[in-house]
Amino acid sequence: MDKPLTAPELAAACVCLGIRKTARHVARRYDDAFRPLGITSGQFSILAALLRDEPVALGALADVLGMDRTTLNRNLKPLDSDKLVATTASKDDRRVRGLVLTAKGRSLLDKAIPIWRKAQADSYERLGGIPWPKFRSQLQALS
Amino acid sequence: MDKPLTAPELAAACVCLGIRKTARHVARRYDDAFRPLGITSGQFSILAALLRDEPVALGALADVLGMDRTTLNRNLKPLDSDKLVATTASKDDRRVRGLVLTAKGRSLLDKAIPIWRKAQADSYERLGGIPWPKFRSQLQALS
DNA sequence: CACATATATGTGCAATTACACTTACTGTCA
DNA sequence: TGACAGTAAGTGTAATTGCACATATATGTG
Repeated sequence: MDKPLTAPELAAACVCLGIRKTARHVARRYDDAFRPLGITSGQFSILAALLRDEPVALGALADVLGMDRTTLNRNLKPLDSDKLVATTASKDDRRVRGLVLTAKGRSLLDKAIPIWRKAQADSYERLGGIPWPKFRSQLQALS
Repeated sequence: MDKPLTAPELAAACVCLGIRKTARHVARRYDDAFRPLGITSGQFSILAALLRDEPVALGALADVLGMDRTTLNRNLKPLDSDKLVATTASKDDRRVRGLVLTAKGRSLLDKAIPIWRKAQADSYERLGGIPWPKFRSQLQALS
């Protein structure tokens, strides 16, 4: 009642492996789709999260993306080098790093969104009968 | 009918972000659990997949773990340095790198499995009413 | 056997991930 | 005002991820 001792049983049972494995596969599909634009799926997520008028603080952005604050800091580097995002100093609190899309970033995002829609349609199709909102709530339960 | 233009809508709709975000959270929980043993969740998955008598080829192992072959190659480095896994040359085909657990690796895995069971129980609890096999099949559909 | 093709793996590069530690600033309370 | 806790962010180090490219070996065909 408590003994999945063989490697295949262990691999099949492991929630962590199962979800990470799928995440790798899905990320690769989105990466492939965005490659012509020179961005990755992770970079798309960052740019998309900045699609608003007000600057977004680094910490708040990390929460939205569910990633460590320091991870986001590194991930911003290439986007900053490519002038897709910019940092604005906040007047109220000089500690916070306010992030905004540049015009170039906004323009790239406009090109990326149709590609994203195609990838999304592919994902929905793979999910078959399971509606995404339902599946998403199951994912959130694990988070 | 086709316009989730705001950042929150986009973030909520994105399958890639949703699954990666959850994968990050889950991996962090398993990483925390394994930390006293000095291994990560990814390293545990590799060790667990080697829990068999015959050597496993690097490529075959990469397929099981759903990761790139070259990623696995790098991930083996710390395990090899710590003498948890070893490489055996295959006689039939000198190209293949046969991977096996060392006695030390096996011993560590024996200590890790009870910890893994606890983390698994926590995951199952989070999933609530959704049985893991069902959720797993949904994940596989996305892969 | 020679050569083309396929297979199994390794390396260069760059991005992604995050813990531990550090720095800079804010707000509060004596 | 001055000390001190709390908050926002950056850095050191190390592992994870994978594409493009290179190397080594095996296999099949003429």
